[in-house]
Amino acid sequence: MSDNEHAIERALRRSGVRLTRARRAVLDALLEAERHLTAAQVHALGRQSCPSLSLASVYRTLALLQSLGHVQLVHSDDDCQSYAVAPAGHSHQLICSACGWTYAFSECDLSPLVADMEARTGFRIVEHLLELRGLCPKCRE
Amino acid sequence: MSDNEHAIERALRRSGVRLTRARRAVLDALLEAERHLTAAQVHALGRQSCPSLSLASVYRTLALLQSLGHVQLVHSDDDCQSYAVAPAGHSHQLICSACGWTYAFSECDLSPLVADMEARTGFRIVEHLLELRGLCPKCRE
DNA sequence: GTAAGTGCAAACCTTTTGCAATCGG
DNA sequence: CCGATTGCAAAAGGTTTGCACTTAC
Repeated sequence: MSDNEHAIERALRRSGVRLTRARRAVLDALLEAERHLTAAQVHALGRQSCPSLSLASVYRTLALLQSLGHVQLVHSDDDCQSYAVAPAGHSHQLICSACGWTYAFSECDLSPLVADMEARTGFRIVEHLLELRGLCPKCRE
Repeated sequence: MSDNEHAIERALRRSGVRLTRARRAVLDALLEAERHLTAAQVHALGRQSCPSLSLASVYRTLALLQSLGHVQLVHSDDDCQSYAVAPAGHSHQLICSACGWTYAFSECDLSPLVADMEARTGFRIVEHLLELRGLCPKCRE
């Protein structure tokens, strides 16, 4: 994890983003939790390493990380208020419905499906959103 | 479209749901728009056929239709506040990024992808969320 | 006729914003 | 040191809820 952390921090530096205590706290919360978290949960966890952390900074940092592609929204049928770490570039999430564990992946060959839908609808498909849900190894027991 | 409308209305009756003026207005707005709509947009459109329609009823009806599987949330990177009609059972949306036109489909063979992810992560994958975005025939011009 | 559903207004929650104080490079 | 960032508190959305009235069946 700490490799991952450094990778993102390095990327942030490269983007000319200041690494403040608040931003590190938000990033660490997401990296250490290894699951999707709401802003409130990030706030609670982040305060452990940065007691003065405000909810406003959590939102500002989440928006920043999302705009730089380091964090993604996690969707569900009702609520879409959770965030999870994402690798650089196109990626998707594999989520444990039981414990929330969230794993990002990039491999997703939808070409046959996309080609079929394009042929049948006349659409030009440009992007896709994909999320897989199930039970992680621990929760299967 | 009016076939579709009847199908959903019949399904509602079968579920023992009362077909009120407000509910019909919400359903018609979504069916006629053929695109994803926010609650506020449904409200505005719905008032054309039911002037007294309140936003509260729009929310209540959307929740009802969603719980019965006739309506789905449409997700995007930032906002997830739009709704669209969905066919009975498992389905996904194909969305035009330009005009919002939304088309629901059910065919999605992700078995190879799912099998691969299960093998590599130990997860037992139970469900998935998929959305395709691009340009519809009209907007491609 | 009666229970389910509606409209209204108030309550709620989450997210955003203005601003003076603080901090990172 | 200087501008970017923060915390706070207030504002702004969007959504939900309590309640008396209305409506579908």
